[in-house]
Amino acid sequence: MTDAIVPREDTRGRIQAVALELFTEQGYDKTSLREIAERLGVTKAALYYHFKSKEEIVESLTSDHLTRVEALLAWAREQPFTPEFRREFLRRYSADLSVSRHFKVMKFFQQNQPALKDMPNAGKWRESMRQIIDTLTGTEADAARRMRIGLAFFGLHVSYMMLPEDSYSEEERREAALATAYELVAEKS
Amino acid sequence: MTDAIVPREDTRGRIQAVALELFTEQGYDKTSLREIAERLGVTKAALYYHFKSKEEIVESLTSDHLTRVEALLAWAREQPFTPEFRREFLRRYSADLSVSRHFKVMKFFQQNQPALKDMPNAGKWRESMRQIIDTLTGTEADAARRMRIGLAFFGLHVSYMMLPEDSYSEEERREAALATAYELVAEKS
DNA sequence: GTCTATAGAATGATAGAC
DNA sequence: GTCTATCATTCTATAGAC
Repeated sequence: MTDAIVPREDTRGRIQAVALELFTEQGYDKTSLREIAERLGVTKAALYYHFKSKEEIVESLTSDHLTRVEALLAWAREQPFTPEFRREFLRRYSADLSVSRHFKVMKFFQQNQPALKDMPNAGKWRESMRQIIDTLTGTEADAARRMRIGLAFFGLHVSYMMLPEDSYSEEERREAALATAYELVAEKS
Repeated sequence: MTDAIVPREDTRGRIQAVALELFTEQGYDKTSLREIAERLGVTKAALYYHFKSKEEIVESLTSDHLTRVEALLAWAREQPFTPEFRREFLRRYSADLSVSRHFKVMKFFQQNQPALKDMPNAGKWRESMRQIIDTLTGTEADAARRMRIGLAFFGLHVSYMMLPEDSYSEEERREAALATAYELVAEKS
């Protein structure tokens, strides 16, 4: 077996990292490929060797997290619909968010919806969101309960809006969001 | 006194309406002035008679709501910090959202944060958000309580995410969001 | 794998006639 | 108040050399 061909210094990965950084900082539309290339010390054309378009960078950034969410949903389908299940679901989802760049990817998705609207993964993302809320809501779904469930889940992504980054650590935010989510998905009082 | 000069057919207002429509549908960056002008049956240059830039259209769209929010905050400063006050605050804010295009403006703001980041009103908006959460949170603010308060308030803007537009009426969404917000700002159980 | 050079298409904005 | 015409800039993407 011949040696696998390995890029000398994972350029593809560095492009993804820089792109995600700039996309979340400035927004997708306001970030040009020229800017990404410059920060990496290469030219635009080099980016096109690794990704066939700007959109493909986004797709590559999101597919990882999407796969995990789909696996989580598959697991959920085989569980009984109990309060404990709902807490466990949230716990697992929250843990996934903490993996590598998933949280940042979600923040990016969150804040750039119009720009990403027509990309393939955006559709899958919206669909999985809907499924997650359905999964946590169960069948008897009055509007108020659905709101609570949705907010519980949503809070896991947007805790940085309520708990400013300069006053709370990432871990504190994660814990507070999860605790609040637990309360919200509990049985009605 | 001479008669006031009144535009024959409130063109300025029509521009605002069409712009808000397209901005929320497609996003700020993806909506060109050419597109707005075409839908109105005029040319780009005509828009520049009424607004000196694309950004100024956004500013004009948001200043109305901002003024109301600032008035609400001024009122809040003179109230005692009671559970009833917090409910009344949310009730008033929710009512403001139902006025004319305020809800749509907030949805627009919500979904186009990177694009609007550097506009003057965006700063004021962020600041008023912070003040609202502080107002509802009070002084003893542990992270979990701040999360609950933030989510309560946030839910008023994003109920459409949890309650799909094709299954719930606007009024149902408003009521469910407000009911959930009441629960969340109540004293700890 | 990375470069130079450039095509091709929008866009925001302005000048000046009517 | 609205139009025609145009400027200047920026961007995504590609062709082809090394």
